[in-house]
Amino acid sequence: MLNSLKAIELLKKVALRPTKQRIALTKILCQENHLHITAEQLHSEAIRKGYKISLATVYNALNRFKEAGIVKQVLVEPGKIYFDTNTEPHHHFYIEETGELLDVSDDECKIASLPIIPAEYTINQVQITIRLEKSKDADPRSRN
Amino acid sequence: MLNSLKAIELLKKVALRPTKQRIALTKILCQENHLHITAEQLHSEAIRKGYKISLATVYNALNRFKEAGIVKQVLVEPGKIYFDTNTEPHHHFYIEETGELLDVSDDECKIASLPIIPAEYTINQVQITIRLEKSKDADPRSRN
DNA sequence: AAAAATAATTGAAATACTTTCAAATAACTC
DNA sequence: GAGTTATTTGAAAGTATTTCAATTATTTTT
Repeated sequence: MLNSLKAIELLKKVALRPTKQRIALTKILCQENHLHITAEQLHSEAIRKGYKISLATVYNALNRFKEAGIVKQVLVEPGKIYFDTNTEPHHHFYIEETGELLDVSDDECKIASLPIIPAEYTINQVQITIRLEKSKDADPRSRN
Repeated sequence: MLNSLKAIELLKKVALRPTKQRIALTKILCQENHLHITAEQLHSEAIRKGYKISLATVYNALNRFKEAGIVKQVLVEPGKIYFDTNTEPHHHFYIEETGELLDVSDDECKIASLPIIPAEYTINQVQITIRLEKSKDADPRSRN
């Protein structure tokens, strides 16, 4: 969890005006649990905590945060944008049944060989998404 | 390129009624290998070719095709669903500047180590997206 | 510490994409 | 070919996100 001073420091470091709203969002985003969140979820969470902030501002702020590199977008579900506060190179498990998104560290998921990159292009990011589903018969107790 | 008879055969094989509209879409989707297309793009292409078909039908058909396993969804751009006619395991280059999506064969991109899968889950799909950007100074001719 | 300049916030409206609806039509079954 | 079932359709609704113009807040200049 970040206090307000640390949040202001972080925002100034990336050249964003540390407004009340951005400070509030930064504090929520940097508490350890909320690693993957949508704009609506972040807005609800802010309101729940007593901050006065509009949904439009949450969208605006998240887009600035993304440009500044303090959050990343994750696209795993059609028509929904998840924001990830983990900006280190890493990957994801995605559980379709529940919509859950779990981090996989870079170390746990190594690539042996990359393809030849088209001329004049460089790699920006390599994203691995491992889509999971409940095993059909993994647990004997669930059999009939 | 598929002729109508082949398209009907394919649709019947996956237990979908071979309607005029589905046959038309199947022919367009299978005209080249490895096609990446949105519903709107597919609709425009169908209209351009003279088929009479509504956008709603294109959406409905693509969702049935997806369920039947003859196309796959690719999520690389917020708020947009690409459909991929390559249903073999493979990966993608995504060029953000142009929105271009290129196939990477499974052989070209090997994973050395996978993380431990959470209990009671099995892997459904492993998707690797390599996001590319124009090199800053790859080509000497573009220097000043 | 005002004043001036700049940027952010806001609710509302607009946009973009996709799904759903109920009626009409088309495709299958016997 | 009559009856059953699935599909198509335009329109409306739904969902997620962006944009708008006015207000308010923050930073810079004086």
